[in-house]
Amino acid sequence: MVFEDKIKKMNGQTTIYTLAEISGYSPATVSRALNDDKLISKKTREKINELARKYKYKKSPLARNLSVGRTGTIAVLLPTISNPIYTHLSAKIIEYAQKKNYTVFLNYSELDKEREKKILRSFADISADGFIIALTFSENKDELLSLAAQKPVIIRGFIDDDVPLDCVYVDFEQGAYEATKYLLSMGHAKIFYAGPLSYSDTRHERAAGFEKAMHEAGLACSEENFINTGTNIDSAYRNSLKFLQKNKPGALIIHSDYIAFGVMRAISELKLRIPEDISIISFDNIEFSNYGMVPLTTMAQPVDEQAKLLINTLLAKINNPDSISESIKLDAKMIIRSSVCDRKDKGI
Amino acid sequence: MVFEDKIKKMNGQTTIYTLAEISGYSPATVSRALNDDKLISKKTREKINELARKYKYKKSPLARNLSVGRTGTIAVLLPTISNPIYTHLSAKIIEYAQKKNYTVFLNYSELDKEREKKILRSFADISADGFIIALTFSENKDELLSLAAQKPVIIRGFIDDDVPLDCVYVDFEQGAYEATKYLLSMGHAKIFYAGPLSYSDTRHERAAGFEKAMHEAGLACSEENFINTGTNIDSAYRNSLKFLQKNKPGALIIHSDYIAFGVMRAISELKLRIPEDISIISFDNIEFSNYGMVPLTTMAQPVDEQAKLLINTLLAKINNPDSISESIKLDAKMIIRSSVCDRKDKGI
DNA sequence: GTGAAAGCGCTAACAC
DNA sequence: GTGTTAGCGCTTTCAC
Repeated sequence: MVFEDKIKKMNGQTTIYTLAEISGYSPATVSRALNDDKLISKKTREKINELARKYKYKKSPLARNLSVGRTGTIAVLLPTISNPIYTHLSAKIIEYAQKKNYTVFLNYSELDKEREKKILRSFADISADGFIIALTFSENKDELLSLAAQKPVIIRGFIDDDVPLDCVYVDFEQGAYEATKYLLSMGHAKIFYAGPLSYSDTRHERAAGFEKAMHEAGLACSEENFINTGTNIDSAYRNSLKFLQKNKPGALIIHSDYIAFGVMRAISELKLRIPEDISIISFDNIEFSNYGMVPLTTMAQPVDEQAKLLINTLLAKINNPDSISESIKLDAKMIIRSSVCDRKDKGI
Repeated sequence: MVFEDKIKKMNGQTTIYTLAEISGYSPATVSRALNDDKLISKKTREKINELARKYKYKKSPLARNLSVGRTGTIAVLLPTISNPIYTHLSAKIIEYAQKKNYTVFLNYSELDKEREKKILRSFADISADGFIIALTFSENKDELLSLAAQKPVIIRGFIDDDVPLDCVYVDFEQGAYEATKYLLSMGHAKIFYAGPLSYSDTRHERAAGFEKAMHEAGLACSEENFINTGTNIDSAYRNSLKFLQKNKPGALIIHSDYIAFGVMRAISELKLRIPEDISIISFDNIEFSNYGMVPLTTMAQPVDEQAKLLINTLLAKINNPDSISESIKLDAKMIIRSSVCDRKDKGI
């Protein structure tokens, strides 16, 4: 259908065809003027922009998207919005995406396997240019790979050596190893690990690092050294309360600051003091970690850097889908505050 | 360009035209089969789906969006991702949207006036079907109205009586009034309000409710009764520390649980006890509010209900843009925990 | 500096 | 139950 026919059809909505008709220019020229194309004369541009205002022209992103074959959006899947570390990461991802003129869809599996699967599948039907995925359940690897076969995907976290995708991850195993060594160096020996244990296999790096350090120190580290906190503050509070009524650890290494808040409450309820009676070290360095019962000593994860790398790597992938995949490893960094005490000269 | 011509042009990408050609059916039939249209015979549907798999057909959401004139997305603008009350609200909005098969863009102004303005403007160019906006700066009302002139918008919060938009809001003035009355009923009189004061005029409802209750009780309530905490935990800590070194309030009504965490730290640093030396009551009932130094007595805002109403009202508006606007008011509800003490029989 | 025309890939009204 | 055809509203070669 040619230009003239298009005009007749215009009903209500002001489009570039309407503007073309009333200005006397062609739709192509109108399009160029509206997009500040260099080639268009200043006079023409101004005239057309003037008319656009007058006739309340609204550009159609839908039409543009189809025409140019991209949308300027990226979709993100993270584990849970309850843990502030992920909201912080979300915020930074939004921020860096914005700098590159991308907008972002945010999604959270809320640690539900089926929900994660469903979101991954729905991503295939979404008009995003690329994806950032933090997979919680390795059982959903197939959905992830099938998405990655269609669209650029960057993984946040570490999955498998045999998953050939770009990823950006923090070495939490090493972090836990260092944290445990630190507790050992402060004279602790009766150390326990507290975290969500049973629901997924993509998340036990911290526990592994803890075990490694304990073994190296020649200390026993059996099942009893692990407290299953569940995945939220409240379950962490309840489960650790139950545990601490029967056991008396000298120190705890805790999966995250978020979970640590639940554990600290259990500790205080038992009239134990932190760090005098129990020392704790956790992970993340969330904003709250300095504002709970006791300022937390914690293994900070570099949020800003992760967001930046995720966005940059993804955009590179979008612009060059055939680039070879790479893994970028980041380190956790210890922030010492007041939740660990020195036991060296007091016995254990 | 007719069907046959389209086929010749297909390069690489499998489209419904490719599928039409190799199946012998028309593109329309292919489209129907792929969308599980009732009219298509089972045999045809299966054959086409089989071919789609075989030729790795990927649907183009972009083309579909343009054709049907909608995208199934809604965009959301909230004040800040740092305060968990907004991440909680975000999560619930995502959840309800998902139930209705919508996906959501999340954005946060981070309490920056220019950033809020920019986001509002960018929303006009985004292919979302509707918007949920919590405006922080009334100075950006024009941008908001201009967006609302183009697309369905629901406001979260209360702006003006003369802004003719649908809105869902919590009556924080009434909430603050009740909270103050509660403190008064517990025998407190030396009550101060702590919150972010100076940066915006859309957020002083709580302060107003506090003032009203104080006046009604015949108590003085001047500028000195207000502590400007700034907008984050850290500034709240620093500012309230400075304030509390010179003043000795008996009770504090605090803008949010989030801010309260900063204030509590200042209080503990001054070796004051909560609630024995200072009682506090705040707003929101975030997940953390039960897990800080002291379990917070707080005015809960109904997050789930807000999200549900926002989504439902927005979808109604999308389906019927000419519906008349309405305001839905919700109430804050007091959750009594341990941060307020009874002073009645001890003097002030 | 501007115009003509093709094309992005899908949907939907109408016809048979 | 299936095909024809005309859009959706923009961008972008290729001419002139």
